Amino acid sequence: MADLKHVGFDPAVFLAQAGLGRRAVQLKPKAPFFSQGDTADCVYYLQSGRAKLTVISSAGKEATIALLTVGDFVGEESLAGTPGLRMATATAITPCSALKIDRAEMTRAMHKEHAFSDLFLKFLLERSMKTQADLIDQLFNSSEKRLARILLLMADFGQPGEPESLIPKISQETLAEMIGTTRSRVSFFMNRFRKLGFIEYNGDIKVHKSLLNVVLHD
Amino acid sequence: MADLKHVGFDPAVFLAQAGLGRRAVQLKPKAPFFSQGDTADCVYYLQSGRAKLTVISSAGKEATIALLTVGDFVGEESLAGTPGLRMATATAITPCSALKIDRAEMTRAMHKEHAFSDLFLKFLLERSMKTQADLIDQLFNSSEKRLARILLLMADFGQPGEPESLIPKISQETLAEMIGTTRSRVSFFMNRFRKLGFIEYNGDIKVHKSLLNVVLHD
DNA sequence: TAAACTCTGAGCCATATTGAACAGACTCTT
DNA sequence: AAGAGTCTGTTCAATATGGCTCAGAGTTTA
Repeated sequence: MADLKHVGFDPAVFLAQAGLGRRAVQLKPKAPFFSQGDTADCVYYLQSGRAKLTVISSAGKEATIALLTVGDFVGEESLAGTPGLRMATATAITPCSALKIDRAEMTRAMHKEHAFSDLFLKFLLERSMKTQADLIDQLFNSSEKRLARILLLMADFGQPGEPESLIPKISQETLAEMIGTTRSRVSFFMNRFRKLGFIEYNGDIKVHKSLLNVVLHD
Repeated sequence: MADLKHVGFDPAVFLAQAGLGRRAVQLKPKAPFFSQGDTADCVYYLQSGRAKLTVISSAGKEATIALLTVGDFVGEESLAGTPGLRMATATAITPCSALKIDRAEMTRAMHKEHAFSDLFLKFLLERSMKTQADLIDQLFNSSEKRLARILLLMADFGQPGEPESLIPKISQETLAEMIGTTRSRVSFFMNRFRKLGFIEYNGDIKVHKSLLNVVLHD
C-alpha cells in the first residue's frame, strides 16, 4: 500500500478534480462505511484514518479479514459484474475521511485516466496477494505462528534498521478475530512471547525482531 | 469465472488479433506454467484444460490454493509494481492450452481496449473475492465443514435443479491440501459423509444437495 | 507375472484448540 | 467514589486435530 504514494500520481487530487457526484465523507471511530448485506454500489478511497474489514458468520462469530489504512480503496466488491451485496462490514477504527465514488464513476475514471486505472489495478493485486498470503498462513501454520506473523506484519519491519517496533493499541479480541482463534489463546501466547522476551507491552505493543524466531523455527 | 464468457467480448479473439509476441503454449498434465521462486514477467490466459495453484511451505508441506479453469488468467502477480517472484506454482492437471502474455503487452492491451481491461478487472475481483471467501472459511469453520464446502463448490450447484452432481476425480491428498488438513482426516470425513448418504463415490465423487446440511447446521 | 507405486480405510496417541468461567486491573460515566 | 463496562491473565475439561503406522485394493511398469 505504502508505495502507491510514490508513483508521482495522486489519486486524491485526480479524483477531486475530475467528474461529479464525488464526495468526501467523515467517519467517527466505530462508524461503518457499509455493512455486510448492504447493496454494493460504491467504492471508498481512504484519505486519512484507519479502518477494518470484518465478517460475521452465521454462528455469530466475528472475523477481521483486513486492516485498512491511508491510500487503500474500500469496498471493491461493488465493481464486480453483478451489482451484488457487501460480503463484509467496513468500520472506522480511528476518525476517517474518505472519498465516496459511485460504481459508474469509478469505471469512467479508470477509462479516462490510465494512471488511475494502473494504480487501482496495482492496489487490487496487492490486496489480492495479501489475502492469499493470509490464506496460506492459515493453511500452514499453527495459531501461535499466526499470531507471531500478524504482530510482525503490523510492526512493519523492513525500512528501519530498528531492532524493535511499536504497534498501535489493539485488543486481544481483535487479534483473535484476525488469526481465527480464541482470545484466551491469544492471551496465552502473548504472555509466552513476553516471557521469552520477544515482545513487551502495557497498552501499546513493542515487537522485537527476535519474534521472527517463532515464525521461522520448525 | 463462468460468466466471463457471456459479456459479448472474447478475450481470446482480442488477444489473438492484437499485438505481437503473444503466443500459445501447450502443457501436458503435471507440467508447470511456472514455479514458486521464478521471476514473474508474464500472465497466462487459460483457453482449455484445468490447472492448479499450489504453494510449498518452508516445512515442505504443500497447499493447493486455487483450481484454474477455462477463462482464468494465471499468474497475475506479475502485473504488480515490482517485477517480483512467483509466490506459487501453477501446474496443469489436464492437458492445457494457454496464451502467454508479457507483462508490458498486458498493460498495453488493457489501455487500448476498455472491454479487455474491464474483463480483466472483473476477473481479478472475482478471484480476490474467492480467495477472501476461502480465508473466511478457514477462520470460521472446522475441517469437516471446510471439506463439505469444497465438495459443494466443486460440484458447482446453482444452475441445474439437479439433486446431485459429479466431481471430476480428485485425490484425498489434494483435497487435504486445499482444506489445510491431513489426508487421514479427509478419509475419515469422506466416509462419514458417505455413511450419512451425503455423497457417493468409487472414483468420481457424487455430491448430494443434502451435504449442505453439514455446512448450514450449527 | 511380479514388483513398484498410488490411493484409500482405519486406528492410536500426544498435542492443540475450543469454550466457558472467574477475578483483577483499568477506564469511563454519573 | 460507586458502578458499569472493557480488557486481560488464568484455569479446566471436553474435543478436534496432527502425525504416524499398517494393511488392502487397484494401477502401472518392467
